[in-house]
Amino acid sequence: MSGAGIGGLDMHAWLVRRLERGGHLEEVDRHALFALPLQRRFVAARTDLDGGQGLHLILSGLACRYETEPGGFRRIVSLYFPGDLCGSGSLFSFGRPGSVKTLSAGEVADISIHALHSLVEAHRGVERSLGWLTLIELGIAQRWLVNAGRDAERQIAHLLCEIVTRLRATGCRECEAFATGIRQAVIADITAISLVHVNRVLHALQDADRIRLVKGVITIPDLDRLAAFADFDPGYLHLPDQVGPSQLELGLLRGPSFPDGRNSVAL
Amino acid sequence: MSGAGIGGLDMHAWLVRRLERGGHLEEVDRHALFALPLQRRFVAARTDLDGGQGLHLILSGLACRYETEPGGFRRIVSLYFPGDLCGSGSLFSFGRPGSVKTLSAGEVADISIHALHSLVEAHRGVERSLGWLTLIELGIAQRWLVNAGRDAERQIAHLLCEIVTRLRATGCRECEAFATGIRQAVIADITAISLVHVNRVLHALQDADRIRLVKGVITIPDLDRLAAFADFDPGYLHLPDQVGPSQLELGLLRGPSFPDGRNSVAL
DNA sequence: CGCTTTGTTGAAAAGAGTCAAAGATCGTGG
DNA sequence: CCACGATCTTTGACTCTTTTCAACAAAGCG
Repeated sequence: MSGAGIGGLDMHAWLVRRLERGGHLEEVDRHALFALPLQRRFVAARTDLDGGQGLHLILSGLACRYETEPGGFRRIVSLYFPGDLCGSGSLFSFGRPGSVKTLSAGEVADISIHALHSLVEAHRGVERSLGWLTLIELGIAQRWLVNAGRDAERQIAHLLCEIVTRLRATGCRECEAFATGIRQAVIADITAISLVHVNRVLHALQDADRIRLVKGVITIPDLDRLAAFADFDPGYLHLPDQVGPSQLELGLLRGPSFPDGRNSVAL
Repeated sequence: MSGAGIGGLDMHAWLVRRLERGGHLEEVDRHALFALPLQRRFVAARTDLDGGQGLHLILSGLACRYETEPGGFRRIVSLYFPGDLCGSGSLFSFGRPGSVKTLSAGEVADISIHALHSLVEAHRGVERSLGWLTLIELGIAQRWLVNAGRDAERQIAHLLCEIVTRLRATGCRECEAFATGIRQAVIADITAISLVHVNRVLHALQDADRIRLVKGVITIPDLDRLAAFADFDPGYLHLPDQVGPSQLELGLLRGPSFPDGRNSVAL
């Protein structure tokens, strides 16, 4: 039961692969990363991840950073997919505002702030890579800002493109994301469009044959077409080379098995 | 003739002060920063700053990062005040999307990517501080995302609070920002609210006695009251301790003098 | 098999965008 | 010193997207 939602790689390898995209990891850095203590655990949907101060590596499932408004509304400001690092982000003296919670059941690997500090102190390349991840998250946030100025249909279409693209890069099947973590309410909380209208817009997108909507599960028959409609250009995500079908066929996609043997959702 | 829009400090001191907020600068780091070659220059309003690849330290005036949409609209995703660093952000292999341009005339100090790389290589504390600046910019972007979900009146009020607060932290008089860099069109491009509606909302805010609007210049009679209305909490800006009246009286606020002797706008 | 969560619909109201045009302001050059 | 042109601001009238309110249907889970 490897429970590897992220492709059969063990979690350290996944961590290395994530940070390596910064392009600056030395062999010693990689070794140190493999030696980093990771606390693996299962988490239910809608659970706050941020009890402590460390970072969390998402192994399977979906998480988000959100803030709760005075009115009680939840505003999601970041999405985290398998392979992403999230947390209070405190390499510095202050934590980040908001909280991190799961959107679906899944697995995470916790990195203690302690271990992280030692690692970073000894390995500059790792610190640099972490900074690079922050820069990417900034790029995404700013892309969302740009997006926020457009009509609901394009905005939601763009979001769907991003989700599918990031999901593909993890090696997971896209449909399952929509089946589990991405409720319409989540789309509403990200885009600040009312839930009712999200629903209507999704149906409009379906009527235009841009997405398919079956029992609440969204599928995208032609990503390029949707991307063209939404002006989606994946450059800002800085993903590694597309995961080819080869990887998709390698049985990478099994969902996590829960300790009790119950087999849960894939994403 | 110092032309110090940012408080009589020379530009190196200003740079150090900025990075120091990360809290990790050693004495050697500071020395290295003072030795960093800074190319000071005057820039007109509406000028692209990003010819090269380096960073720019704003000395006076206002700048922004923006992206141009397919439709031709400009969406501003970041504001830069005196003392802020901006640029392509490339400590890494890729640049940031979008461009940086000035919103008002002012002065900047250019840091070549070359000098920056050497500096950062030799001084970890500096690199860390830069990462910290990125994290702050991320926090601001995400705050803007949260903000984007609220009604226009609160959204604009919140933006005004942020502008005044950041401006005060630079030691500049707030009103002058509104007089020069912050056109209503800028507010529109940040908030994605139509220019016409921005105008109406500003008048509504004035009618509610939350701001004052004289000849297109916005003043805020009571920041606390406006902040309460907008749910503005400056924590996310991570500003240093408030600039006291003492600093405001020290003649810090003279605007830059242009080479031709013409005295330009203060901010 | 009842309960909770999610998805779907309709009708009415409000907020915001668009279009079009007229005042203001400011820098500039004559 | 004044006039001109470019940039900004302000207004009115109209349209339309999006929200809100209020139910109801479906699906998943214990």
